[in-house]
Amino acid sequence: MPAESSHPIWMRLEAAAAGRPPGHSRAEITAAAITIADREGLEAVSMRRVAAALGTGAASLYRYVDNREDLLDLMSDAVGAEYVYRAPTGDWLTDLLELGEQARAILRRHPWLAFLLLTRPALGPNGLALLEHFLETLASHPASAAAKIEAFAIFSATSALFMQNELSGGAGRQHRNAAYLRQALATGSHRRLGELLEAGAPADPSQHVRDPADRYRDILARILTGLLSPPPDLG
Amino acid sequence: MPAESSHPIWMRLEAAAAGRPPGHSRAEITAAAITIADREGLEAVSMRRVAAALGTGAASLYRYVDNREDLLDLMSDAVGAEYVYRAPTGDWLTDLLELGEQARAILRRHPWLAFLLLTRPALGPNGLALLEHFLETLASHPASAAAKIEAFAIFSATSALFMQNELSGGAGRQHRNAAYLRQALATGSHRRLGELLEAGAPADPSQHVRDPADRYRDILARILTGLLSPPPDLG
DNA sequence: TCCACTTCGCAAACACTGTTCGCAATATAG
DNA sequence: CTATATTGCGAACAGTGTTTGCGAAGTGGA
Repeated sequence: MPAESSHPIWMRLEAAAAGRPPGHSRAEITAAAITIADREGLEAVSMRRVAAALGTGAASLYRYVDNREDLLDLMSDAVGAEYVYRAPTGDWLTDLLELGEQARAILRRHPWLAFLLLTRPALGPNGLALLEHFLETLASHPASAAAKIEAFAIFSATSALFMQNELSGGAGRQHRNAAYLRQALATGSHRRLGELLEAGAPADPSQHVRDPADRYRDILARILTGLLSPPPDLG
Repeated sequence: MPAESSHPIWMRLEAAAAGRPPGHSRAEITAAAITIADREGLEAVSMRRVAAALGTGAASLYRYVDNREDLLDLMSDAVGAEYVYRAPTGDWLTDLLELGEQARAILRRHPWLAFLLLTRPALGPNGLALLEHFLETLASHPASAAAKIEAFAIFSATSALFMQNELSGGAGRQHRNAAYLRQALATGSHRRLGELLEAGAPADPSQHVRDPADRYRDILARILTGLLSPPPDLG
């Protein structure tokens, strides 16, 4: 019996009380998977490959994990242990931006993480600790509970999104998109886009290309202040 | 020769000038793939499956598309044709929120779209048209070109993210995460989280559960105003 | 000490997947 | 009518996640 489904992996006991003791552990398997993913990307993390890295057979992994998706959840949460939580300074925005800086660093160390955060947000022990710290930072902020939790979700997603574009997906993809953009502009349609790129392309001193780290910080600041402020008035 | 790589699929000619004329078209293949994805999800879109829907063999598809990823890009851009662009009213936020409403509708019609938008943002003809309209709406807005394009990217991503959580990924996933959250709170740690959920859970009349459509609209409005306003002052 | 009992390890098999190859069929241009 | 160019596609290749079945390896109780 492969443990009750519909429960996240963190709610299923790791080791059994009786019987032959396991030769590995979830932590060990997760670490092996992370090593592979760091070096060769997420798609290299196959059950056979991870098992081989541990010197065992693929089928053995299913004693520790229900399926590959469980393993991905474990990886996603595991790197959350790399956060270092400092006591809040009193200025929540500054503190959250510092947290964002750490997120950026972690996402850079593990280029596969952005994909997992965007496609299967999982809440494991480390994710919970991060959320708790996020809320601690906002403890005296007047926003509603729902708003704070939404802010957390968007904080994660924004970081992931930004780093995904800056990293692997970016290099090839971005300049292929740019190639098509140029061709499309050459046809004369897309007036506004043409205007904008013409105005931006020349060496406008006030419009110099910014450091990605600065752009990330600026966008994160804008989004967080937008989310955690009095509601905008709409019709 | 499979056409020059490093170019997006929209820059590669579809039909050849000479030789036996093709029996299908990219549009036809894309439509078949979308039908399958709408009914059975993205993972059901295999080359064999799409080919079978067209009454042909899997290998034939490679005459129209370099690989499966190309097909996904085509799908992603194709549904962009469902947007209906109205002339700007003069209030850019209202107009962009209306665009967001359309995005929401499209994402609901095609539950697989969120995943593609988040993981492989592609800029095809329809994506370009959307971007052009987005910029047209912001034509008289004083923000920089870079800021407007960033706003567009985040507009797409936010819509996708929100709808992904509301749709497929949500049902099972959300209540599994919730199950773990409850268990974790029962241990006594996670002080802030506990406080927040206690305060929010009782039938607080001012804090009633909002319609997802309203939440989406509110979040989108906050993010867009945050991104397209004078910069917040930081240290 | 022995033995049921429980769990682990894992080779082999299954049902898939994306993609390539090679060749026959089919159209067009000259 | 003849090159020539392109399409259609069965078959094969190298992988994938996962299940099954059974032997090996420990543990708790008698």
